[in-house]
Amino acid sequence: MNVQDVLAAQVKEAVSNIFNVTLETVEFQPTRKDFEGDITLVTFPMLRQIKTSPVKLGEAIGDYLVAHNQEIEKFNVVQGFLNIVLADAYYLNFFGKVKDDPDFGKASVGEESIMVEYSSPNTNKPLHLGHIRNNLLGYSVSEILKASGKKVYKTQIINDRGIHICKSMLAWQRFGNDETPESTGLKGDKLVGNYYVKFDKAYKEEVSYLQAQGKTEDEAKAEAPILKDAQEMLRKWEAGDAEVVELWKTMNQWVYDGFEETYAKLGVDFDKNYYESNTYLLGKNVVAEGLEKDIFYRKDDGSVWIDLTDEGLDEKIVLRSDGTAVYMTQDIGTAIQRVKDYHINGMVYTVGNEQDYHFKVLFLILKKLGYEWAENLYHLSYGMVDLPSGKMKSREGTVVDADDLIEEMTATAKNISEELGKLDGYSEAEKEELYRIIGLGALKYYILKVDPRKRILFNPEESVDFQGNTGPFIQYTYARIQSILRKAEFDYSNPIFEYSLNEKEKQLIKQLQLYPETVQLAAENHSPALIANYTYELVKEFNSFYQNVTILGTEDETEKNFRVQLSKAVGDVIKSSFALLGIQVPERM
RNA sequence: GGUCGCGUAGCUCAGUUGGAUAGAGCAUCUGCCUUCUAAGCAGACGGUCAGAGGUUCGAAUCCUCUCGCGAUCACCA
Repeated sequence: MNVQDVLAAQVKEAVSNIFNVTLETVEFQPTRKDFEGDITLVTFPMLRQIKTSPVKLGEAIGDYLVAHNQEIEKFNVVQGFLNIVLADAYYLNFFGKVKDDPDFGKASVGEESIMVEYSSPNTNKPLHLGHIRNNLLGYSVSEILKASGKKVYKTQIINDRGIHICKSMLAWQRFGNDETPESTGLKGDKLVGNYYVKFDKAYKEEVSYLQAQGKTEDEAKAEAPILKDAQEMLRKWEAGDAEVVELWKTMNQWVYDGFEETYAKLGVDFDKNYYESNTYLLGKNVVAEGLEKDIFYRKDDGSVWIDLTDEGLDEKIVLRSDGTAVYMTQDIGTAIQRVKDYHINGMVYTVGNEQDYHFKVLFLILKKLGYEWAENLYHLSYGMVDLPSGKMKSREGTVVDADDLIEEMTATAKNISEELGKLDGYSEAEKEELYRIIGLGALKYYILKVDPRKRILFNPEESVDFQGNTGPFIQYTYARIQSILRKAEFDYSNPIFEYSLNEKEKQLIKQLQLYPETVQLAAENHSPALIANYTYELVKEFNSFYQNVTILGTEDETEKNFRVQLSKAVGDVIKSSFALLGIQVPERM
């Protein structure tokens, strides 16, 4: 039971004793910094039930609380706000309990398990900045959900089939000269991506040639021989043609290897991969089932639909007239498959907001089909990452490549670090590792601190900041704390219960106190931004403490011990909360 | 056109069951390194919370309308 609950009960008791009124709700909020106090009772809502002035009411409740609760030191009333000052003992008691708890902030693991899907790339395009946002969000939300007490499985579905794959394969056959990642030194995803571009170029040439021959644009686009060949290749793939399947496997493997490299650099991982080549047939039997239950209906041409007009949506196709699956069919089938595979009771889909409508429909269909877990589906929808020039378009070469960006961030971190020159005694390897941690920290924090729903405008000209509300700022504070701990060569492990807190110390403990509820809130809202902002506040508070009080230099032993303990606890929380964002913290920088 | 999302300082963003004088960072300007890491601290400057109504003791937050930006409305994925 936290203070707020205790106080709420006592406030009700007070009002009942003094005014003979039973309160329904008691509303608290943290006291604003401009006023003295730790927690504030808002008395306005009570005035409906109690006929008196807000000030008199506040005074009366305040007097009662001070008389009946030892942890309350004093109070003051401003307008309808009763500001309560808690005794140091209360804070010391809390701090003593959590300072060495390695799981502080995290809930114990419960029954609920959930699958988080993210990344889900195409195999013909290298990962870009948009994927980075997706990956960081998906990974971080997974970690946050784990910390909130859920069992989490991370997954990606790899789009490894369809005409687009055949385009890259065909171009490689035609123009590839048996190039491989080994022979060229290119990452596999980049190599295959290049052939996708080559296909597009050849295709466009053929189209303009045909148009010059007098064909209309539509005719030319449909009749270009290279496209026909790609379609033929898809037919062969679907028929299981040995040669085509072999090439498909080889080239896909190149891409997977390339992706793995990028994932490893980014620090994200998956518990399970699903491949569309395995799942694209799923869902058809469910459509049959839905037809029987009259959830779906068949049109004259044989196609199957669901009518969602009652829900304010449209009609949506779930099976083509030729009996083949559409995207929706596959997603229905895959969802059901995942529940079978992992016995999960919910799912999170990390997919851009251009698919808001699709997921609305998907979830609705699954609910109508009667799956109880359909209530626990969440579309983690996020805004696009735009460049100053507008949308990223791979065909126009205006994409920010994921590998390049990571490289650039690392290089910037290196420049700054070398300029500051604080790394004497570090080996080259240690330095490189540190630059990577800082560069990635800057990038990840920059992206995760923003509310997922909002669009991000990314300007490659103005590189990501390393000062102010940034990843490196927070990492720096952590490194500072570690420096203090290295120098604190004495035993500071004993809890302290007799101590007079100064304002900075008290603020810090208050901020630490907020960590567990922040984790829960971030989990409920699927929002890493809440964790990022919390950590920033904590770090700002610590830096102010650090610059305004002496830690190791004080005469008073208790004071010195307490301040070291406090610094350590803050460092632990920084490390813990940054882990939820997928960001590492350095011992020095 | 229908639906959904967004609009807060010059720029990037916080502001979560409606609470006190709307907060940070960047940029600009002042101070602070012979004491624990100055990627820091202390301060100044900067606001019609897109606009108009409404609900409320109280609105950036809830409701309605208007404007602006974006997404979406395929037998594509």
